[in-house]
Amino acid sequence: MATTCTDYNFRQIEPHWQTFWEKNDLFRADPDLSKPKYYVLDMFPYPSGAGLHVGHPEGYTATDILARYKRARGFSVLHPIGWDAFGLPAEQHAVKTGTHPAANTQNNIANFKRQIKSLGFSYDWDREIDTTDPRYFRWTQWIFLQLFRRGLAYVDERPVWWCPELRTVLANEEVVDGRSEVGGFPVERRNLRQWVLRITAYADRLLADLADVDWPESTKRMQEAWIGRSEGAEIQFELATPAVGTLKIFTTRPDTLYGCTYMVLAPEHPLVAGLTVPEQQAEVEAYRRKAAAKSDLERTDLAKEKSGVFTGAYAFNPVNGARVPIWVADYVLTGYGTGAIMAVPAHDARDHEFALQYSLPIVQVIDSGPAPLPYLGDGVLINSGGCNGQPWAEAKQKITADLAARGVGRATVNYKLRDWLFSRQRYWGEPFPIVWVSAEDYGRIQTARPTALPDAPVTYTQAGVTHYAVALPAEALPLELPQVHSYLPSGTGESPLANETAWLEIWFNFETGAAQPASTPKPPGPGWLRARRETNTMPQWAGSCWYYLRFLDPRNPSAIASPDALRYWGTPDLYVGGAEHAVLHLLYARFWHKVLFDLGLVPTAEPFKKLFHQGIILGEDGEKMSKSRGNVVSPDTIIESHGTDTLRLYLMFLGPLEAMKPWNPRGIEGVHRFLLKVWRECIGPDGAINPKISDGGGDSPEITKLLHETIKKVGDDIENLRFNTAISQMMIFVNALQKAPVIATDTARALIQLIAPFAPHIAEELWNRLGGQESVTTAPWPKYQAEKFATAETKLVFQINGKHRGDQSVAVGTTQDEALAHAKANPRVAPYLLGKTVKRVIFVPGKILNVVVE
RNA sequence: GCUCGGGUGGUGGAAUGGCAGACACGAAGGUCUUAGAAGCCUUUGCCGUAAGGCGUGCAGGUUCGAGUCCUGUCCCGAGCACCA
Repeated sequence: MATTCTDYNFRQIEPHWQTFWEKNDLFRADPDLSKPKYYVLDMFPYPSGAGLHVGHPEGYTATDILARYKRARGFSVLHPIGWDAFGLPAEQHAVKTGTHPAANTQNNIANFKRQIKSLGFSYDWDREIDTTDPRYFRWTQWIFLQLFRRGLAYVDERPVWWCPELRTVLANEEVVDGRSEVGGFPVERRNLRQWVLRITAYADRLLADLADVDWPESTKRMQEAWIGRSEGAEIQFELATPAVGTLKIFTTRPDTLYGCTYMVLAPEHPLVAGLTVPEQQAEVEAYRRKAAAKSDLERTDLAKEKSGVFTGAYAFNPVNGARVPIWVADYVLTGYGTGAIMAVPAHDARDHEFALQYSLPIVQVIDSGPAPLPYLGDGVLINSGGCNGQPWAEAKQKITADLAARGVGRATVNYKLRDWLFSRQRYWGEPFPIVWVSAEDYGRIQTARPTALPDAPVTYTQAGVTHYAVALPAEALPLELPQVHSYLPSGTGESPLANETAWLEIWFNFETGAAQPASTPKPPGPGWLRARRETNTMPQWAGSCWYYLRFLDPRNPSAIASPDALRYWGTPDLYVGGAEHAVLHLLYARFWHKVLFDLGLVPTAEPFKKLFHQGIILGEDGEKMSKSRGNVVSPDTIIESHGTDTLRLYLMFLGPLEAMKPWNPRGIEGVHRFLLKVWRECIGPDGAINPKISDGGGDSPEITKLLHETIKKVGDDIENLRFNTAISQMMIFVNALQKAPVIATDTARALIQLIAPFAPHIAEELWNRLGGQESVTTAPWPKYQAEKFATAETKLVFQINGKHRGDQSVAVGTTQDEALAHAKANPRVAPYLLGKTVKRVIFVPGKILNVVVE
C-alpha cells in the first residue's frame, strides 16, 4: 500500500517503504538453483564513533543499484553487509574510559546500522556479521590453525616496527613515511618475538594470478610492485681471507659482472665483523653503531649523501679474478637478497654516486654510445673478456650459466614482498589459539596427535629455554578474550593479556583444549600438561581476510560455509571499495583464499573476480573531508532536508564513480527537482494519477523511440557502472515526457522501473499508485526493442574540408552520390561548393559527408 | 627521482577518430502571481551588431577529419621510493 500524501513527501514515503521491505523480507538471498546468482559486495566498514559521511554511501549506492538491477533481471542476488569491528579506535576508547571495547563497538555498530538502514540499501540483514562475534572469529582462528598446521605460520624474533604511542608493532604495510598509518605517530625498530605468516611462499601465484582478475590496472600494478619480483643471479665471491667464508651477492645484472669494482655489505651483514681487518675494526664498528641508531626514515632518505666505510678486506671477481675492495654502507639493505651487492658504478646510479664520493674506480662494460655514465640501458658488452660484443640479454644468460657450471652462482628470483607480520600487542583482536609448552610435553603431543602439529615445530628460545607452540583443537574454538583489569598494553612488548595470570598460566589438556589456572591443582586424567598461552592478538586484517566467504552461510556452526553455499554463491561477482586497500586487505585476502583453495575448501583460486574502486568525495572546499577542516557532510543531514532518494541519485550523478569529486550542496537541488518532476508527471496536484497518463493513451513515435533508447542506455550504463550518464538519460526522457500531451501507463511504469534501482522509495510509491502489483523490486526489468529506435531517417552532417557546414535529415539508405546531391542542394552548404573542384569525397553512410575541395 | 592517471565553459561533467560542451548547477531575461515561492518558456564557451572567426593546458605531428592517435613540454593528483 502506498502512502496518501499528495505532494512528494519523502519524509513519509521513505520510512514507509523501508518498513515494507523489512516486513516482507524482500531482499533475503535465496540460493535458487533455477536462477543465475549474482553476489555483489561492499568492503564492509569499520564502525567508527564518528558515523558515516557522504563518502560511505557512494560505493554502497553503486552496489545497491547493481543488486536491485540484477534482481529485476532475474538473478538471485546476494548483497550482504557486516562489521569489521576489531581495531584500535575502540581499544583506545576503552583505555581512556575503562569500559570494555565491545560495549563501545556495539554502540557504534548500532549507529552505523541506523544510518545505513535510513539509506534504503537492499542488504540481506539476516546475513549481518561482526568480526568480534566469537561465532565469527572462531573461524578466523580456525583458518589460522590451518595455516599453522601447513607450516605457514611461524615465530621469529626480528626487527619490527614498534610504535611507542600505539604501544604495538605494525606491519610494513601499516607504516607510511616512518609514521603509523593509523594516527600518524612515529615508529621505531625493535627486536621482538612475532608471529609471521609465510605469504612469500605464495608470491609467485599472487603475482601470476593477477592476470586472471578484472581489476583496475593501477591496483594490479601496485600489487605487482609490492610483490616486486626480480630475476637475477646469486653469485659467490671468494674472499682474500678464505677462512671467513665466501661472499654471496644477488644481482639482476650478471651481464655487468666485469664492471664490478667494489663490494658493499649492509651494516648488519653477518660477515662484517669477521672480514674487517684489525686496523679498520674501530671505524667499521662505529659506522655500524651509527647505522643501527638511525631510524629507517633517516636511512632511506634519498636526499642525504651516501655513506660507508672500507673494511680493509678484498674479494675476487669469479669471472676475471680481479681483486675488489669490500665496503660497508647503509644504502645496502639487510632484508633484501643476501644483504650484499657487487657494485658496478658504471651501470648503477647508486653505485655510481658512491664511487664518485669515495673515489672508487669506474669500469664501463656496456656500450652506451654517446650517453653518459651511469648508463642503465640496453647495449653490447665491452671490457668483458670473452663476452665482448654480446648483447646484454645474451650475456646475462651466458655468464649466469658459466658461473652455475663452475658452482659459484645460480639464477635466482628475489621478491620485495616480506612475510606478513601477524601479531599485535593489543587487547581488542582475535586471541591466537596457541599455547606454549616444554620440549618434553611437545614430544608427548607429537606422539599422541601428530596431525595437529606442523611438520617443523614452531619454537622460540628465551633465557635458554625453548618453548614449543601447540594449537588448540578445533573443537575448543573459539578462544575468547578474557576480562582484563586494564586495556593498556604493558609497554614492554606484551599485550594486556600478559597481566591476566589466571588465563595465561594454565593446565592445558591437549586432547580437548580444556584449561585450568595453573594456580589450581593439576586436574586428574590424561592429556593435561603445563602451558602458557600466547598473549599476542591478531591484526585487524585477519577478520576481513575471509568475511566474503562467511556471508555465504553466516550461521553455519560446523564450517566456514557449507559446500552447497560455496558451490552456489562462489565468490563475489563484483567487489566495490576504496583504492586505499589496494595492497593491504586485497593482498592478504588473496593469500588466505589461496591457502583455503589448496586445502580444497573453496572452489576458486581467486576471491575477487571483478573489483572496482569508488572515488573519494571531497568536501565543498575541494579538500578531503575531515573533522578538523569542518567540511564533513553527514548523510543524516541530506536525508532530512532532501531525502535519501535524492542523496543516492546525487551521489551517482556527481560524476564517474571512480573519480575524485567535490561535494556541491547546490547540485543536489538539481536531482531533487528531477524527482519532483517525475512525481508531477505521475501524480496530479490532488494526489490522484496525473490525467495525462492513461492505458489507452498512445505515445508519440518520438516518445516510443526515446523510451526504448532510454531502456537500453540505462541498462548498459548500469552494467558498466556509469551511473551518471544513466541518470542524465532518464532526465532527457522525463523532459520529453513533460512536453508530451499524453503518456501511456506502461511507459510511465517502465520509467519508474528504470528509476527504481537509483531511487527505490519514490519508485515503490509511484509504482504502487500506478497500479503496479506487489513491489517494483520484483517486477521484471523492461525490455527494449531495437527496431523501435531504428528510424527511416538519419541526420547526415555535411563537412567541407573537414569543417561542419550544415546537416540534413536523409533516408537511411542514402548513397554517396545522393548525399553529394543533397549537399549541393543545401542552401547552407552549396556556397562552399560553388565553383570549386572536388578533390575527394569521404562518406560515412548515415553519419557524415566530407567534401575536400580545391 | 621512477611508474601510472588526469588537464574540456563561471561550476560538476558528456562525447565507438566524424556536429565539442549532452545532462545538471549557476547566471540573465520573460511568463504566472496582489506579492513571493514553486513551475513553465527563452538565452547562456569566447570575440563580434552581424557575416564570420576562435576554441578541449602548451608546442608540434599523423589524418579528408583529432578532446580522442603519436612526439615533446608544463601543471595537478595517486602510488612507489637506495629492493641491487
